[in-house]
Amino acid sequence: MTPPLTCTAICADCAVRDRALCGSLDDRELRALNALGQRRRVAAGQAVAWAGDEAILCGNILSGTLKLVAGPADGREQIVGLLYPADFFGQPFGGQTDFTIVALSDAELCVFPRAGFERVLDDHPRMERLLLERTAASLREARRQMLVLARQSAAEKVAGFLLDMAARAGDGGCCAVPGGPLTFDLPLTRGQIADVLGMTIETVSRQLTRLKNAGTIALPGPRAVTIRDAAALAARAEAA
Amino acid sequence: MTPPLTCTAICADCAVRDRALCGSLDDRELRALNALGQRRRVAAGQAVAWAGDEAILCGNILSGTLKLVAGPADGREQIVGLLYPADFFGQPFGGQTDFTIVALSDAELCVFPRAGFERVLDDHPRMERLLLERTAASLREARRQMLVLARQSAAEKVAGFLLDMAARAGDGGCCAVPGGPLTFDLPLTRGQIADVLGMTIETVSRQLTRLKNAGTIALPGPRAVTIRDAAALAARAEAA
DNA sequence: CGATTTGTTGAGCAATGTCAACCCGAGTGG
DNA sequence: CCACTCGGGTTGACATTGCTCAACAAATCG
Repeated sequence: MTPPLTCTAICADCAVRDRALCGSLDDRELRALNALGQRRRVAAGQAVAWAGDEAILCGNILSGTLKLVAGPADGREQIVGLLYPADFFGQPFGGQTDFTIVALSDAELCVFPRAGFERVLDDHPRMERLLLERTAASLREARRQMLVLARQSAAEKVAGFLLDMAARAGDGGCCAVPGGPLTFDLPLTRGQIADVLGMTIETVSRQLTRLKNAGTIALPGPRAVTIRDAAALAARAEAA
Repeated sequence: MTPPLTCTAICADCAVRDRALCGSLDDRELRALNALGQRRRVAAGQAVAWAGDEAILCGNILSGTLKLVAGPADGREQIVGLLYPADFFGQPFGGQTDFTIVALSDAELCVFPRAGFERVLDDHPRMERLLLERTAASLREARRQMLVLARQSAAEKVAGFLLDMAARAGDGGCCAVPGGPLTFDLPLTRGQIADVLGMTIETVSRQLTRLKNAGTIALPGPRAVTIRDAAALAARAEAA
């Protein structure tokens, strides 16, 4: 067949082709990437990169959920970011990896050696532009989260978190009636939610129970959540 | 005189010429910027940009200190970043300003209209690369701060903050004996420190008093701090 | 069916926020 | 020159939130 077909073989069946960084590349650019990219599966709990190690890889998430974790010496850990399909990870032009990346579920990645990826960026300003915009968006999000971590009460944090997760699940689209009850599975355990929100497992659990008792949500299973009253949830997310 | 001289007139006496984004530009690039740039003075307390407004300006800090503040409806506010001389602010390719920028002291800026600055970036990939690296560094810093805000105790936060400020002041270089006592002025009031660290004025004040009573620091004036025992301070910054 | 992980619930406590009083220094105006 | 005010800072008493420790329930997995 024609070269483009061969070259885009990996990307052809890419689940996130239109949403990932690569999405807005033309065929020529895609070809450059394709020569470098490699599929990789990681099991839940497996680390993709370790904080402090030389940053030699970067890439896109194809499926699954991963966490970016800032962990000091002792047991305490803080999840400083979550990676979903179509998200980019790694640090082009960075030296050492800053945060350990661990798969929360089985996941599939499209990885590139950093050096090669940097050369692609050198040659493809549009791609670098997209990366800049994504980085800026991540920065925005991180700063928003600083406000949440530092100033919100446990109730606000949990309510806000559920709304975020609902919005994300809603994208995948199974809300019967807009405004009506929406059910979805959390990709995180209680402990991981606690690590994201800067609280303890127990407090997360208690807040969820409170919301359940108030009729705002239902908890059909350990991982499943039903939003019964999105307005009430939003009110809780803002309340002082 | 020759064109370059005229064109670099603004930059010629720029206090942060070598450290700012522009620092690594060649004459031609500098010329492009110079045509756009404009000096601007802001008084302490004055806002430079408002969250939610269209982002029409960006630029460099020449002197002074500014805060990036995430403020929800009620009184609570969180400083999500500080801007020092040579730092870049603004959001090329962004839509709305995300965080209000307020001068903490009288400050001097070098501002560019966003649209024009974006065109400069279009034409000068090296500059865009630098901006990308700076944005990535800011992201790194914001995520580090998430760990601080979410997981550190009041004592750790204050000790760590003092070390950060000392390092910054040390750059400006007045430490007699390395490891010996270092005295400097905080650019922030207690209230602003509290806003950075996600605590209250009272708690900041109490922690400072504790450190003073322990002989770890001295407080010669309301704004002045002397680090008497950097090792002890570092220990506090890490301790559980 | 045990073992292990995850989640829930309760009781007590410690850290930190809240409220309030007070101090100090810098302006300001009489 | 002095009294006043105002913003910033300190300190104390008290309330509250959320963490710690502990027990138990539920789900998952071999």
